[in-house]
Amino acid sequence: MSILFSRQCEYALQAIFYLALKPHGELTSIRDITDKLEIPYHFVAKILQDLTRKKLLRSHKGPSGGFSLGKSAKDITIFQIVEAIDGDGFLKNCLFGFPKCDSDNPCSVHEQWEKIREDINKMLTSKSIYEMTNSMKKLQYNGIS
Amino acid sequence: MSILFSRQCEYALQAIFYLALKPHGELTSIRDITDKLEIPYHFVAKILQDLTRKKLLRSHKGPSGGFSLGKSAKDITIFQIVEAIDGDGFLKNCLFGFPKCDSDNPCSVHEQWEKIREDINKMLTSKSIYEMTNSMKKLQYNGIS
DNA sequence: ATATAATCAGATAATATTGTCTTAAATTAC
DNA sequence: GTAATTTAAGACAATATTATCTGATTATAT
Ligand code: SF4
Ligand code: SF4
Repeated sequence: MSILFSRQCEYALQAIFYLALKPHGELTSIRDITDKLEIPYHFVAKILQDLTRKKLLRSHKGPSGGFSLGKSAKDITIFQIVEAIDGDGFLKNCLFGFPKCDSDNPCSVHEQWEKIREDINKMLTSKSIYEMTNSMKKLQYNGIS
Repeated sequence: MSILFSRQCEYALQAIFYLALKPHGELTSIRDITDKLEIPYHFVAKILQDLTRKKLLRSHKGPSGGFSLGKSAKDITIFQIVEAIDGDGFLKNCLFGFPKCDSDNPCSVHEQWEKIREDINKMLTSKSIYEMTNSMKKLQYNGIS
């Protein structure tokens, strides 16, 4: 089971990381992405379409077509991707799923959890895709060479 | 969508909190629990059976039967419930779902995430059900009075 | 023209969630 | 002590959600 992010969102991030590893402006096909990352083609195709509509990616049809980042990797945060796919509910909702708790009169963990999700938020908004891929560059995370 | 914990796990925690609010030893029926918390009867029934098998709850059939905590609320941590239902994968797996990343040569967020899940772990293991319900006692989290 | 690759609609599969109904155990009323 | 009643246990079906696949169509480069 996935933690924090949905499967879709995980694939989105993996794909974006992979895209950002490529030379700037170079187009990368879905097939390339999904083969290397070993993730399902059509599922990813939909996700990338979605991200394209939301201007986070650009797409190009035809031979030697594919996807590239919609803007500089330095200007895309992890959070932007997550928000586009999963929304930001994971930073707002009750940890225990109580739908009606408005968190005045907070429970014993609310404050701690608040702090933690603040940290999560900080982590996701402070790291750009550029920084991420920099640290991944020469490594194999899933056969990425 | 649920965050961090599965729906099952959320219900388990809600039910346990509710049980712990009752006087020690008193039996509470599934119907009582699910009516008050407004959560599905049969789904919860299964979860409680599961927790009973794992000795976190005790059950009693027949009229005035029901469930009670398997041990003192002070001796049950949130983590024990979560572990029983969801396991501990959420503290171990890669945030991005990379199945083959062994995290030597960690990526740019790995350390931060490590720290955060350490905090999560601390939060879940340090809070007993007793402390939780103490802070909830006079509040309505979902119609609980 | 032809091949490539994204787009899109839709079916299918897998999983998670919820519901129906029967059975078994325990209590209470008689 | 037997019957009626209450409640958990359990098998199984139905639904919802998420994930994946099939097969077309459309755009574009050569
Ligand atoms: S106070 Fe506790 S129960 Fe209420 S929203 Fe915060 S974590 Fe959830
Ligand atoms: S180093 Fe990064 S990619 Fe690897 S397990 Fe840690 S978070 Fe995941």
